[in-house]
Amino acid sequence: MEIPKTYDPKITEDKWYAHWLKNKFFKSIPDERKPYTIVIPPPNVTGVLHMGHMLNNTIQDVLVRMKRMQGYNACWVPGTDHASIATEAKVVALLKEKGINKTDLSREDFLKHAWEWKEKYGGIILKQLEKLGASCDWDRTRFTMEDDLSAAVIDVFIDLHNKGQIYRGVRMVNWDPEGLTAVSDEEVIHKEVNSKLFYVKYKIDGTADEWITIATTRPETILGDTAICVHPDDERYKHLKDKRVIIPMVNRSVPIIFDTYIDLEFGTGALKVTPAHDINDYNLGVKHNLEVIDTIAANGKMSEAAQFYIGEDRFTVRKKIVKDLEDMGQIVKVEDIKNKVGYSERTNAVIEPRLSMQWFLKMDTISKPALENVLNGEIKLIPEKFVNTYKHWMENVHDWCISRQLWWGQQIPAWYDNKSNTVVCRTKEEAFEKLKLKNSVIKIEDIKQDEDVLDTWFSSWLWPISVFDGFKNPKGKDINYYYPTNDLVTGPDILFFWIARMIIAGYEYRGVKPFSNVYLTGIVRDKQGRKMSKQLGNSPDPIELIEKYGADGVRVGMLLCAPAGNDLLFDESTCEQGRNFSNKIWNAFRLINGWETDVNAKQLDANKIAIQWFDTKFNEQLESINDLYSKYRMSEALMASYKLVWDDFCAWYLEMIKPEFVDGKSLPIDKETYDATIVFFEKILKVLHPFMPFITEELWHLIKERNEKDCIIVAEWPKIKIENKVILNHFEAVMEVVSNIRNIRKQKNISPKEKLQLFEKVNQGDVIKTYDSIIIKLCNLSSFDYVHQKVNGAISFVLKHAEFYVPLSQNIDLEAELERLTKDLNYNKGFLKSVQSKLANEKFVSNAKPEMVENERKKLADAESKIKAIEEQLAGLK
RNA sequence: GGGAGCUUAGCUCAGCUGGUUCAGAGCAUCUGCCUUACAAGCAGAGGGUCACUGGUUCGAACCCAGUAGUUCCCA
Repeated sequence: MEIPKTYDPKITEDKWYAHWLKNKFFKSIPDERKPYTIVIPPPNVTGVLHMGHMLNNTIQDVLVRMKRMQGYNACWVPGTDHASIATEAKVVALLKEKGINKTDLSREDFLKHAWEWKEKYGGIILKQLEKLGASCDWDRTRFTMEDDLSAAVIDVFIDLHNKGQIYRGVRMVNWDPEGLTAVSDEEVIHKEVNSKLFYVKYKIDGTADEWITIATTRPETILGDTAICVHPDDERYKHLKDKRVIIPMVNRSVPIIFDTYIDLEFGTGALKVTPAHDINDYNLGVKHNLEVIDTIAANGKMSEAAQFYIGEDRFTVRKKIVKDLEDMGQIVKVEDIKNKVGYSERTNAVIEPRLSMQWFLKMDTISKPALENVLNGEIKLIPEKFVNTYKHWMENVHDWCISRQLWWGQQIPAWYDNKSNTVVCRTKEEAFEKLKLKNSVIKIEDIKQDEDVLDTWFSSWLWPISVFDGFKNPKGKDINYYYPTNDLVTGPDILFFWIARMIIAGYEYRGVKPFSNVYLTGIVRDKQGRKMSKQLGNSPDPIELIEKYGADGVRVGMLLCAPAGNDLLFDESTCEQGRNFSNKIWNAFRLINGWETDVNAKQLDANKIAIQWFDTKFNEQLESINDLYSKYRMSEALMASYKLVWDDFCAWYLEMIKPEFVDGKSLPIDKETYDATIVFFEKILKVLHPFMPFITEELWHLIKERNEKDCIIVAEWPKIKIENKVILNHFEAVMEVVSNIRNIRKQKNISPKEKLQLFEKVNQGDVIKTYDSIIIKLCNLSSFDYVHQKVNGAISFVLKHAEFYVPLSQNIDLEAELERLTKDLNYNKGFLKSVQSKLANEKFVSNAKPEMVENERKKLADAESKIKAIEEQLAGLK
């Protein structure tokens, strides 16, 4: 069979994915093995795969595959999130294209459209994950708005309400005028923008021409002012005690209040107070019992209460009112400043602080265990630096606004009668029974359910419990077996949104953590360091990348540039490197596959040694790879595997055992060496499998006849053998000889085909001839002999233990040799000097650890003998 | 405004308990090779004041203080 020179992912990926599915290798059911569990951070149901998903799902798959091979019952639960505000926004936009306004639809009709949309686009992202090779147990796929999960959300709401943890009240919330809903503090993104600071003068009430000047960035809110506030210690305004001022345009008289909240330095030291449209002003209003005039409606346009500009947008009004005030002569000056403005995470609209009736979850007590157990290490955040951020947030946590003025989501199970009685329960019938106790004449038709839905995170915070039916069936087999889960892999941007809240819910509802380790990936940025986003159009399409480089190539590329916890600057070239690596492995297979074996051939000494060496090397590297995995240093584990394969296996081992080529044909290889090589190849495929599932599965089946079930995905992870590592040290010396001779070839322009002679003069230690055959082969030598005297007319080099001579057919360049040896001599003399001065330092000798001093003495001796050898050679040349 | 982190080769990053001439890896670059598995390859080479300034120490990329730049979080 002709095997192509390059690896083609297209013919393997779909084939093996289907094969794995068919054989149910991803499927997990509780058994006697230890579980290893990951729940996927559920992507937005209508979303498409982006680079961030690529990164964290690759990491999850690597972990799951490795644990599966290590004998754990590995279970990776996939699913999607209903993402209320984002999805609703998309549905609204889609309807608008069709000429339908949301406001013209009933709740039921709208939800019908939304479900249609979900059915149509809901599966895309999960299908894309399959392309990546994700080994999720697809039979367990969940959706945060499916019946069981919604029921859990409602139960939790009712339970927390009964416990007194949920309350309803009028509070200042972050209002998204685009999405027409409240959003939580976490959903507001503060950005620094260039603004103008307007200095506006207000007339003191009862005076002819006495004024006070305030500074504001939001003049459109002037119409809602109900006070002016100054600092009690401010000399400039002491005389204004008990005075009132006139609000421009509306001509309302409002008090001047005094409060230490005021920053004397900012603006004029006088603040206009608009309790309806600023959180700080609101707090001042509460404290000083001020009137609240809500001048901006839910859609960001001026309300009736504003009296002017009614129905016009707040930003249009900002310009207009400035002009009008200018005409009235009340603008004193305008300054450019930078300030922070809050934007909605979902719609990017400027957030309007707004008073409204919302539901809140008290966070102070419920969050305690979640803080404690991260601080004491029961739950590990990786990298650790996030513990600080987490701690800070948890210690300053605010009550969580959980109601959203949307339809797509779980409707709040609160019921009202016509006399403002409220009950919280599952059904209207229950509500009727309960309300009857408060209002005996009530009719069931008079009962109305709260219009709002719950924040999406109020369902996803239950995810690790609800995907195992932990609410429906708290003593169930699944929840008992899989919970707490092991690792959670996600981005730090949702540390508070999601991770913290899952931990809270875990302790509240299971009394146990939801997961043991949280691996926080970096954020994927482009080469210029910008976050990849749709708006910027700087994100490559992951599916296109997979087509170009293969899923294995992209997985490797992704991880190569992903140091734990740091943002990663993604560059397509690392995917190319990944693809090249696939090809390297492919060709290693082609080489081995092309060998003929000879059962009668005697095993060469060189091969025997090579096998011993690689066996030891493999174990050493495996140990290190296992260790890196345990520390979640994924990119380093990958790099160690990469070097093990490329350098140790391909560049050294295969070169050492490669049969000689005679008359255009490779000689047969002895059976023993061949078999050992196959075993090694299987081992390295196993180590690579978590990173590169497709090519390793393909080669696993090409290297040996296997039955359908014998797949690498379920093969056993290699075990560590204890080996004598002395051979590794010996090999260091062998490699040094080899690289010196290659260097000579390069410098002297000698073809690798030309055979050379090599002589060794041993200076110290025993003569070890074990490796001679290897050196002969790797250096293409005609002979390798030991001598007692230096060889004249030869190029030489000096290693720690010996001197080497390579006679050349061409004349040696005396000048060049002198220069080279002198350079080497100087280097060693410098080294010697530094060691000598260290040893001459009495404080070093008396304070440093004895091993340290001993080591220095040894270095001294080595350097001295080496210098002696070089000097002799130099003398010989002259 | 408050807090946390980062700064090591052209790029992306390792460097653990201060100790080997400790300054490293991968990529990129340069040079030479279509050598018989792989040019998506092989062989070789160059490249850094470890941000800066002080301090502690026999010894500092590493510990401490300050400065600058930068990123993130919170308000």
